[in-house]
Amino acid sequence: MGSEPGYRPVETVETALEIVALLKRRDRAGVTAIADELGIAKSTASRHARTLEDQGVLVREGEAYRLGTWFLDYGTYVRNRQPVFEAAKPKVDELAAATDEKVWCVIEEHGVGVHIYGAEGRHSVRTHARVGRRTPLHQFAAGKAILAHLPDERIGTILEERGLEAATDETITDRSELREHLETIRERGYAINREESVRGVRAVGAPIRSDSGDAVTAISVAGPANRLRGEVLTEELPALLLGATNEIEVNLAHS
Amino acid sequence: MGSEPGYRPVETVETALEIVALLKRRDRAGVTAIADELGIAKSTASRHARTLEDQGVLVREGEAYRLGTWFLDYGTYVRNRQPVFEAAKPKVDELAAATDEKVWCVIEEHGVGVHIYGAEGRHSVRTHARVGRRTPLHQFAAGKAILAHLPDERIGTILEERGLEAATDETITDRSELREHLETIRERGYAINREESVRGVRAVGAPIRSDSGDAVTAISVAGPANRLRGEVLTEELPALLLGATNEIEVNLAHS
DNA sequence: GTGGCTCGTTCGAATAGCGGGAACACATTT
DNA sequence: AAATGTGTTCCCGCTATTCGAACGAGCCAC
Repeated sequence: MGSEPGYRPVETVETALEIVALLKRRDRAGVTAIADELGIAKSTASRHARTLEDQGVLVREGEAYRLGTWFLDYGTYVRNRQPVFEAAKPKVDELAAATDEKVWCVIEEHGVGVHIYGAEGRHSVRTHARVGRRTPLHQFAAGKAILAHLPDERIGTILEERGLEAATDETITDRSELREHLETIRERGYAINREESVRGVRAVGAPIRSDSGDAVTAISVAGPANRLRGEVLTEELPALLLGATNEIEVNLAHS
Repeated sequence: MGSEPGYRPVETVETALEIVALLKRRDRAGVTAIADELGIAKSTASRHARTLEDQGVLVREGEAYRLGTWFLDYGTYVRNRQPVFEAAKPKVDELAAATDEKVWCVIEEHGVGVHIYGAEGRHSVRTHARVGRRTPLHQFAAGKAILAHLPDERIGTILEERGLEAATDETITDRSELREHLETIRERGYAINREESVRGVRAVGAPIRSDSGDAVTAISVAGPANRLRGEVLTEELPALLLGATNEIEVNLAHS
């Protein structure tokens, strides 16, 4: 079930990206460390690192290289170019202020959920989530909300390629159970995450749909299980969320 | 005054980065457009683009490629790894709330200033600044604050390599004038930007120094010229800023 | 002071693989 | 049905990448 290229990838670019990925794992590394860990010659590692430095991608500190703010520049560019971001940001901020919980805006890319913006409420829980973070769609509220509103064939492809890895013992890992669950989400219009991604954390997520009815974006409110229960979880928050996503959809259609 | 490699850069990586840079300029482009604009063969452009897509860097939408949230992931990683970010963020937020103006945290990299975090006040001016944005150090308050507190030889190198490009007609473009100006900043401990980067916008910036006395970070408060004048500009804001940077420096030393 | 260790850089040579162009498949248009 | 547009595939030639070894610069210990 691995990946089958089929075409001829540019291997030199792949090694460059391996260096970048390595520097994300190790934070900083010298030429020797890079060469050792990737199994390439020191001279090759040196040439790559210096090239990436000259291009502004890497920064050298003495004898070590680390990732530079080049990524920050491109990262914010990418976020600002998301058409939904500008429309969703103020509403996400509003929701965070109104609920005092953590609110996230999530988009789908390459079959996984990407957190593109988060707003803090006064009592926000601290999860592992972070702007840019990737999470399997089936593991959290916003992801399930997106998944439920994708074209049916797309859902199949994603489940096929990504599988149903568990994050906690509440994560839905059975395919037919997930299918039923998604059907419920479609009927209700929102998704609930009951400690399926992080133990002790629940969330409500609602999709932002385009004219075609598909969703590539969702918004979620996350908080501790003891606050998000009863009618708050099943009535109040869904109502708030659906109001917000509805407004965002309208704003998006008129821009 | 051009760049003299001196070593042998990896040209394949350079073309890959050219594609990425192109997609930042044009937002989205197909294989043919990429090949035409960069003067490479379509097959080469296709292979590069698909490689970058497989690595998660690019996303394809139909027949067009665009930059993916890969950059967002790496970008926030880079920011969170800045030791100063965690310490400065709460203070920047505080300052924005206290002054109701836009507050920026800026670091130096490759001889230019990089905005790594910004907090909005209720009356924030909207400038071209943006997280990740690069600005020549001599053009703005935070940049000048950093520049003034770098090792003397470093200052010379930066001015040599980067020059003194003007942003407005108030920008300091004379080298000896700038040197004197930096001396004043060192004496005062803070820098003032009087419409030197954006017409109608003034700012105050103060450095965050490490134990060695050098600064690689600064914080600034920016606002419209009609609000930032008189004692507000020369007394109140500098005092607030210096208080904040002082606290940040202490927190940094004890971590 | 001097040998040894580690770091990164440089050099030359060999071959892997990058780049280019033409032919291809496919869709949309005229 | 022909024409133009898209991206992809194939193969060949030659460049540019890769490697390994030799080199030079720091640094520490003895």
